[in-house]
Amino acid sequence: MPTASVLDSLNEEQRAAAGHVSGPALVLAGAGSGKTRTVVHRIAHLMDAHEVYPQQILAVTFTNKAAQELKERVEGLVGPAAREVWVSTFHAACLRVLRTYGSNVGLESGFGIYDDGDQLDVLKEILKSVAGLEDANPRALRAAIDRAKSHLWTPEVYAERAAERYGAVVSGMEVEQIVEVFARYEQRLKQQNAVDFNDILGRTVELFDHHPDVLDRVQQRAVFMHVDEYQDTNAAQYRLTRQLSESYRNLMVVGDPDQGIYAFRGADVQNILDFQRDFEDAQTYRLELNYRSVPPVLKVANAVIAQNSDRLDKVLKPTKDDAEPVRIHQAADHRAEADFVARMVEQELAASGGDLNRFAVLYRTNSQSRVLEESLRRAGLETRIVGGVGFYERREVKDALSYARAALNAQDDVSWRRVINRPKRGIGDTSVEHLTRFAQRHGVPFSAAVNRHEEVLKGTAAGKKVQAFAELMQDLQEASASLPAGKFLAYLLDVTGMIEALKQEGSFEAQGRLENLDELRTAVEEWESEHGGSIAEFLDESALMASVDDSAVKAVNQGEVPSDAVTLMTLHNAKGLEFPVVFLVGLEEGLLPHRSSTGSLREVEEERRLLYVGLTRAEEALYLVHCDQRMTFGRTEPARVSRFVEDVPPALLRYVDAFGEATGRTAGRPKLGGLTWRSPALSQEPAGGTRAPAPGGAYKGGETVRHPKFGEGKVVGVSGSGAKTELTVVFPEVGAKRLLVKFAKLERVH
DNA sequence: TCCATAGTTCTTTTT
DNA sequence: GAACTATGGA
Repeated sequence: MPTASVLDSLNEEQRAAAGHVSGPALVLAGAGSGKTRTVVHRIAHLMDAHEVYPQQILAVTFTNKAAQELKERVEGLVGPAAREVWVSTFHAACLRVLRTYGSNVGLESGFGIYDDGDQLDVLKEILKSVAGLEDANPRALRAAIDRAKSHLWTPEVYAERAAERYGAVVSGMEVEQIVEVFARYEQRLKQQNAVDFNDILGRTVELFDHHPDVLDRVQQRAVFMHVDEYQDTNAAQYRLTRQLSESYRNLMVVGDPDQGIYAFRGADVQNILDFQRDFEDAQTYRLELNYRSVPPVLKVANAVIAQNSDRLDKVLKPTKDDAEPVRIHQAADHRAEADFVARMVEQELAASGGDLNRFAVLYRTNSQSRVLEESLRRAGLETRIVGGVGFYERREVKDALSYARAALNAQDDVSWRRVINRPKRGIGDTSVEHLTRFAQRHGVPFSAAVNRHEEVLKGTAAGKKVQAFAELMQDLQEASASLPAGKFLAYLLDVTGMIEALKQEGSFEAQGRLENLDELRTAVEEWESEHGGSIAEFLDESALMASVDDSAVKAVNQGEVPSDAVTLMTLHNAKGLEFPVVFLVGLEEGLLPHRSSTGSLREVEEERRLLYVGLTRAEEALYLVHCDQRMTFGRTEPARVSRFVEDVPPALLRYVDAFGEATGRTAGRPKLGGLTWRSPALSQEPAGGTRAPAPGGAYKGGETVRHPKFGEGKVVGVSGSGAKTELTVVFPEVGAKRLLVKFAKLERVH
């Protein structure tokens, strides 16, 4: 007797997976195959047809954004009951467990979370006192320690494993020394009642290992468990998954081995490949029908990923109608590349309308975003940058939150030392050094040394100032306990003198910082009115949030980031998202694959998967761009098209010129010269002076020209030659424009 | 103690 | 090119 089911709207593949009820299941879901849709419907189906309580369902994702989306979609299907489903990232879920049960593993209430910057501070402090490592690179150490901890290795285990895996020297440092620093680092964090990101997972594993009663309680919330992006789980996440699912075994993992892009932080694609070994009775479901991208895009994506040797055979099958081929453009340099993107956005907009939210520009490294942003803005196109230097990493914001952390945790040396002289209050490095040494000698926190400044500084001039600081902190400690989050932050900004100091400074930059603090205050207030909660809870949430458009930060950006904008982000950030029109830029050797990831086949294949992720974001149109030369570290160097592009059958790509017109050239080894145009900034100094002489009648800087649309303007730069001569012209109305003489119908004005 | 300046290092990617 | 660090003078 068939009745209407929530599964009716799914295709056959999806329905099979979503209809899975008990026991372990592996869902191999290709890009754009409706993975989230399947999970959402599965949850709804459990509640609907099998009377599973929402409180028994756990779904773990990798990003806050993915969690948010999943939550909303489940609610859309089953209504308010969905709010009882536990949807969370691994980190947020574990943090919640630790806040409740952390005392079982030596975490005192109010423990702090150290981000990358805090980690570096701790390491720098340690390096001062370890002989032979005075000038070791703290970043390299952090990388080594992070890697170890993502495998759940203690310093002792690391000593063994590192020796056998990498030999006696890692990144130019003796393994023995790394182990020494690692051990001290762990000790410091413990003393400071703080955890780093890896600890959030690692301590939870430890807690579950040693406290079966706690594990049992949490398992009750995970009777039906889902893990998204399972191919990106590291050892800690793998262990957590096993622990939480071991009693009920209703575990559904979803993922795509071809989209594993986090090996660098310990993720192991083997986890998903081994799922059937781990759970012999696992059902496997495959989703291969792609609903996202037009066939030309899928053909390129399939061709790229097929080059990987270490993978399951899988092809994305199109469901959409055929469309324009994937376009590829060779630009002279990063500025020309950015201008090309801006121009294509304008053209697409003119041709088919729609808004800027349809467009995304994806790149390998954050540093590529600057030029792209400039060009788009110059063309009058709004941009939205996802990720990058986060709001919470800006100095003034970090200072303000450090005050809050210091007030909440007297053992947090990193925060105390950070704020003691912010704003400048006459407590210099020497005094801080004295206080630090006193604290070390007596085995007490830095804050204790501050409170006992009379013993340390013996009534010197600095002593008076430290006295005032001690009183300030005392005051803040009390305020943090009595004031709600928003009021506390406002109070803090006031009494610490942060606002006052910036007002005094009066510079343009200080103005910006003031605005940021104001935004922070708004964010805290809005967060408080939405979720309620203390400043401590706000700190937790903001600590786990890197990306600019996650919930608590959204408020911050509402005034600033337009709702209609081109999205700019790294390829890593793009995973799970989709856009009608996608630009992949910087497809060059050294960038993709990145120069630091070409050492082994494993690394190169991960880079290829990264490209695959980027390609499969596009719904309707896809542009690939690479440059002849690229600036790195402020130096311009020749660049070659990525090997990944050369592997694509030329017939699948259509080369276009700077204006999007087909060049007739097919992909493959480009002829040098004549095909690209040059940006003025670089052509001022042609390499080797080989530039062809300008033909007679060429434009010169300083001349006035008339453009049919922009009116009269002044030539400020000339570059390229022959048919590719390009001018930079400043127009009074629209500002600087770059124009190809061949296309722009210019007239000389005398 | 603070500030200006010159030098240096740096870029993968993120919860 | 930018952000961070060391340095020397006020």
